[in-house]
Amino acid sequence: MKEISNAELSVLNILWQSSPQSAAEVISQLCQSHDWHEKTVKTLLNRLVKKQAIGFEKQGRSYLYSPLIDQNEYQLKETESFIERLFSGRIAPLVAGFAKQNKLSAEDVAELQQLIDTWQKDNKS
Amino acid sequence: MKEISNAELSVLNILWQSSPQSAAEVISQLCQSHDWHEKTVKTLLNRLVKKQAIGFEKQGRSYLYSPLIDQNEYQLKETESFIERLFSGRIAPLVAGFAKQNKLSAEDVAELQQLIDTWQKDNKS
DNA sequence: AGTTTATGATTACATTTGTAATCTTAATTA
DNA sequence: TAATTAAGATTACAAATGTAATCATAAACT
Repeated sequence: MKEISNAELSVLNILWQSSPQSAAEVISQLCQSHDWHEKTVKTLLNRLVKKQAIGFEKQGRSYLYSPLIDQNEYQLKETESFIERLFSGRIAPLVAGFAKQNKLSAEDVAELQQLIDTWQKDNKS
Repeated sequence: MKEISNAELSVLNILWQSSPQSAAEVISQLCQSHDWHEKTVKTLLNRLVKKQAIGFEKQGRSYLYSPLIDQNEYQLKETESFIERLFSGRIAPLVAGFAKQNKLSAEDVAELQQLIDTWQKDNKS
């Protein structure tokens, strides 16, 4: 799978939220968040199709697009490579930096605690 | 500050580990980890200088390079943007995915627990 | 039926990036 | 001193990326 660029990822995110969607639907959402021209979004849709990251079924004259790659898989792969590049593969320093800047919400903390508890249950010897 | 590319980041990482370093030193490290030509590394050093991400002082005939940007700042900025792009700004799902794949070490978990404890102490009302 | 319009396909074009090779020049060596 | 070498500077060049504009065509409207 070819790399997915940042701009392309925005499109993919829209389709992960809900699919299938027509180009028009994707466009209407993206032209608000980002300040993109309709043609730009179409280019991105095309490139994603070429990269086999999304697919489509014809719906009359237009297409309905859907993701072909799994969001969780993609997230995991990218996260690993990100953490490798910036933090030598260790995740705690990432969270630490985040925490230091008060970017952690109570909800985040609760979820993290939950994860840790589960991990400990599974890993107790 | 212009964006720093992946290849450039590898060079920066070397200099964050230890600085200042001569081009030769940087090259010798990078030509092992990555399979890069000497010239490639020089190009990257040059681009980083142009982007004002690193600086140098002349040391006789050659240069000694040092980072000009702070690693923690850079990590935080990139992490925020990464989490925004892939996880809509929430960090817990990132860690969750990581945990699910057994990418968490006992040390990671201990550090995360420590972070949480600190957070809770600071945030108890 | 002829014209406008909306859609996808193709083309465009500057910038960035990966990956070097060549040029210049000062230092070192024969 | 002439030739070689090693450093940095400049140039190269294809692929990816951001950001559209133009083209082709089928559908809808007049």
